[in-house]
Amino acid sequence: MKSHQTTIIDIARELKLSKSTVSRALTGHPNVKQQTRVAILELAEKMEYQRNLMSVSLITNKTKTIGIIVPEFVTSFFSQVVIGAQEEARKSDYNVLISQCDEDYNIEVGNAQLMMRNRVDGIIISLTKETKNFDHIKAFQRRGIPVVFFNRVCDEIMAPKVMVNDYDAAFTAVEHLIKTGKRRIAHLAGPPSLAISRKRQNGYIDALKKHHLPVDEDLIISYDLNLSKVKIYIKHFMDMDNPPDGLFAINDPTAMEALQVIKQLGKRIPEDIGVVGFSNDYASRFVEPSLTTVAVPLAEMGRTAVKLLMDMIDTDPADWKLLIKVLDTELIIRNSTVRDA
Amino acid sequence: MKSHQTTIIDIARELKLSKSTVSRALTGHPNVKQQTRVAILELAEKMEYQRNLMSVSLITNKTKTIGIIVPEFVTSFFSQVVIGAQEEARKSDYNVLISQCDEDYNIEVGNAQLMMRNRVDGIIISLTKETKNFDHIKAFQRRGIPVVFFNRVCDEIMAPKVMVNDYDAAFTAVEHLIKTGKRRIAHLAGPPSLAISRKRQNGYIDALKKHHLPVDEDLIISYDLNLSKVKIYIKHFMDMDNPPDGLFAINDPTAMEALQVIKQLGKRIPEDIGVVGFSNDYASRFVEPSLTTVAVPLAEMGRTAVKLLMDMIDTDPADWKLLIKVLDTELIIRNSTVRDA
DNA sequence: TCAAAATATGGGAACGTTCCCCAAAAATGG
DNA sequence: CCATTTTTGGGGAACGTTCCCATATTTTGA
Repeated sequence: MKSHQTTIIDIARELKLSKSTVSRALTGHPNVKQQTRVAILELAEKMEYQRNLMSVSLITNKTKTIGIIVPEFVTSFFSQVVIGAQEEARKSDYNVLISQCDEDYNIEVGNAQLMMRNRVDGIIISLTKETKNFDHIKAFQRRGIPVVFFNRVCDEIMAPKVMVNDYDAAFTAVEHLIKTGKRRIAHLAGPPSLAISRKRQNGYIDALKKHHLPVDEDLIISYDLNLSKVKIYIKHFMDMDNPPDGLFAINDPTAMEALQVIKQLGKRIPEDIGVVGFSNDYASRFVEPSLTTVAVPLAEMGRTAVKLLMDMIDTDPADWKLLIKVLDTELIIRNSTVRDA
Repeated sequence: MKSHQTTIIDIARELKLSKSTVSRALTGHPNVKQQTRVAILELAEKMEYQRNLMSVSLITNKTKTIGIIVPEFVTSFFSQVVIGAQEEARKSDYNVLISQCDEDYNIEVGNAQLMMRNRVDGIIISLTKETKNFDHIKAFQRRGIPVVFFNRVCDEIMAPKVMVNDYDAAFTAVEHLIKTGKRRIAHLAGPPSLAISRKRQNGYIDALKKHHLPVDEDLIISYDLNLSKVKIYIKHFMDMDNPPDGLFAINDPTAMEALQVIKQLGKRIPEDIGVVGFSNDYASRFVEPSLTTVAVPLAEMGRTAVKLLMDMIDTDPADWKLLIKVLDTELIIRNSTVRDA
């Protein structure tokens, strides 16, 4: 039982005016006498009037809301992106409907439909690692609702995308390992379904090639990002007759988990094996040894995605420019590759 | 320029039926012939009909949306709570509007008003560390919109609250330090504006008293949770003529920052000083030494808060029960207090 | 067979706004 | 002072639903 909320009709009745006049005063329309306007504004304040956005959006066909769909909130990665996205949306006076789906494809689809029913003006999205069918995204485009991808993008769909220079960053990271004297560098890769996994892996391979190091398939393992499996893979690597002396991990959580396992096995980092992660997770500077990693401008990624989206909203779909923004990363060298970095 | 979205009128026209019948079929009302219903459902599917929730909520005065207001997303604390809250909301087919305000009071107020304008059916909230005026929360209650507090609650407002046994947990944590032989235990406390800070501090004090240890005011520092200041305080502690041999920190980020500083100062942990945190942050098991901390059931806190909120929605405000749920915590002993724990 | 009951459909008000169009009032100007 | 313009305010449709009431159709049963 909600109690009654003040409407413009309540205000109109009280002041013996029509709802049209009240509406005009409240929306700042010029054609209303100063005196009337003040009276309306004051009464509205007094009655704690809050415009009902449901009816506004019903009539304007705009909700001033954008949706943000991310695959998970467990690591700090996407939360940081959300911070930037929210900040940017606020600037344009937009609100934000956020959903995370625990890397579950079906929940992602459900969330997307929910946002559609809520008539968001646009969405920014980073896909689940298991998303291979994109109908739920295409549905937005068919309705002319703008979509911007970030980080985990989709090649199949024409839409603006914000990502980082995964290939270059991986290349640089692996080259850094090589420069510290490592010759057998393993790669714990992400699922091939994700473009970022493939790009980072290519960067890894090409760095090895540039330095005339063999690319050993046995040293590349693609996994599903389920951290509990890291232990198995690391043990497998270290049990080899000729174990790797370097490790490039798809992301920081993986790398940090690997550090633990390697230490348990009694190996020294970075002497026995140097480790590099990706994303500069909040925790990466706290671990021991502190983790060398690729810093990704997360908040900026969120801001950029929202900016692109804002450009599309209110623009005719025919005029949408399908920009691909590639953000720069920075290799942060810490103790997992260089003792006393 | 959004393209047209299918409405029940489109479907009605196509099938030469009235919108009433279409509405009934779509909402599952029994009084529709099977054959008609099937035709409507099929066409709706084909035309990609998505019910416009704006108009539904306009008429039902329900939005099936709840608001979640948290103070920050930088640490993983609140993200974890949000995961649980979202999961529970989904069960009742509710969506969530999330906002984080970077510990900024003004943004918190703005977000609250935004949610009001969006006519959320209820909110769960954890306050900013600087929130001392609660008008923006009371505004919800005046309108009969249910509010549930979690973690950072407000004593001044009558509302259900979900928290953890901060006092007991702090008591246990400090007692654990004492049992490991520590006698001069410092406390890096949170701002006194937060009830959790006061409760944890009281737990700390009473644990000392129980074991007949002096409560030294110089060993208690309240700070504003701005991590960059931890270094100063820790140095101050360690520079004392009689430095502490134990540290109880208000939360894990503080404790982890402290670990870094202590190590830089060349002190051994836990031999020279044992450290305990609070919240079992995602990173706390990765740090070196791994951090002894109080595990807080974060997702459960979110779930519980939403459950309480759901009980209130659809209940007459007069019948609201002002439950205070206190969740249990668990002390997780790691290497920052016990070598080789 | 025919009334009563059950089932199926349509019509239209309502939700709280915005906005167009029109009318009344006030201001302007010759 | 009156006609014209400008300012100010009102009336009502529209947005996409739901839901009540009324009507049409079918089924039931004695």
